[in-house]
Amino acid sequence: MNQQSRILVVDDEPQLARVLRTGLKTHGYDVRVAADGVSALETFGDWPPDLVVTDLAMPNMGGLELCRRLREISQLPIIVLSVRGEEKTKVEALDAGADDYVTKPFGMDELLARVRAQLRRARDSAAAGAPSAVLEAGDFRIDLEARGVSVRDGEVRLTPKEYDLLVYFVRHAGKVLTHRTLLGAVWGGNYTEQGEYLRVFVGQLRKKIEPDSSNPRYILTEPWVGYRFNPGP
Amino acid sequence: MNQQSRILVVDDEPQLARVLRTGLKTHGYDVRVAADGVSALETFGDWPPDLVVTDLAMPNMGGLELCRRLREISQLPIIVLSVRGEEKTKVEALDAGADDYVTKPFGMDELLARVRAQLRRARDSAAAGAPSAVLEAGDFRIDLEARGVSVRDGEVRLTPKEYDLLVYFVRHAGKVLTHRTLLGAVWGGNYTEQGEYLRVFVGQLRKKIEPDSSNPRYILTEPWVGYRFNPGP
DNA sequence: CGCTATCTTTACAAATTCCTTATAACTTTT
DNA sequence: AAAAGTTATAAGGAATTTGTAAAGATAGCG
Repeated sequence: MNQQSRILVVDDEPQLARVLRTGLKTHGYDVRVAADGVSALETFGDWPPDLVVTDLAMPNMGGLELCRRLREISQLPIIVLSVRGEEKTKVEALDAGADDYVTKPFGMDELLARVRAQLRRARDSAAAGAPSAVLEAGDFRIDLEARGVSVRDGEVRLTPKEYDLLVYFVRHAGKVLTHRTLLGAVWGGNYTEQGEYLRVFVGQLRKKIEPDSSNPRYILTEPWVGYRFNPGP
Repeated sequence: MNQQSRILVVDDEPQLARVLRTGLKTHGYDVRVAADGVSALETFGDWPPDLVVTDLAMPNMGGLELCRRLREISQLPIIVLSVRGEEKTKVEALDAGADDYVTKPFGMDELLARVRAQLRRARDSAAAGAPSAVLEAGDFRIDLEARGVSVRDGEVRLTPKEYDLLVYFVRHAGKVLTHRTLLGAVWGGNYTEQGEYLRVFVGQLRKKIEPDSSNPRYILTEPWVGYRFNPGP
């Protein structure tokens, strides 16, 4: 257990930020602080952390937007801090991609326990190596930062939703994904019944990536269940 | 829109349990309730859920112990509910393996958002390349996430009902299963009298998995009782 | 303001599974 | 050995899901 876990704290209040930094540091974490969402994303590039603790209300880029941006390129655990205990705010943050929500004021011990829980969870599921900016599987190659997709060495132009769907397929290659799962992942938790969307977009994706879209080779349908993505050799 | 996420609610207060069940059910989840830790573990065997919501204070086996036991055999998300807002309790629960801690009273919307967040996380971490859950018995090998079935090294293509039936057989290999039991498990509690369904589907399964379907070797008939599954060596 | 690109909604044909029914074969009991 | 009940098998039709095209709706941009 050499390598200490890296935690990125994002908060514009210097006082709270300092408390968090020292608290986390004394418990063996490697900590950096960013004052807003924009500089958080910059730091993220140079110094990829294992976990992010972010405030909600900030200048420049708030916590919600930060969650969404991070989720596009990474699956790392995000803990949101906020004074507001309103249910609606919590729901928004969690749906934006946060893994946990802690209401200020909070005890340092509780925060530390939640950090441990999130890191444990991330470690347990950490099969993949370094969170690379490029996804590769079979005939597919996706540059997550540039949002570029190529299939069998050919560039493909996708709309945002098509892109999200394909990324999810590639990240879960080989597994059967239910309609619910896919809809929840791409459209969000409130759209899990909209099977039509999925049919339409799977059709469009097939037209763009399959050699013969009427005889799919990559996106296979599992009748009555969902779809399975087979990236090729 | 078949496969819904399964949630196991563990609570000894019937009133709260009912609120949770209806709340979760109306949002599309497949829910079961257990009244204490011991029966929760039993249910877990027959009906493995995708997420557990458990109270902390219960007779028989409390929430903390349940977390530890579950963590020994699974990584599924666990959300702990409790009236106590004391920091120490939260820390204990999180360190026992809980992924989240919600203090009563709580809003249903918040709980639903936390459920979504945990399920999303679990979904995302079941990523490609990660070793998937595999059920093995004798000549049978079932990849639960890819929904792939192979018998004696040969891939077999099954429809959903056939698949459900076979999974149930494999999970209860060697035991005699009554018609009622099988119908209840695969078709649901309202179809326990529909013996015809079962005969038809057992026949189809046999055609697909038996070397000689007129002389079954795996799915054995127990006349006047039901069937027994023998997975081979 | 109109143009473009994307997403949503609708409608219908095609495909697949599930249910139903009919008949034959089998077990046990008398 | 016949009767009564149970189990096996095949095949047609019902019900649901899936594929596809195209028409509205919406948002961003010059």
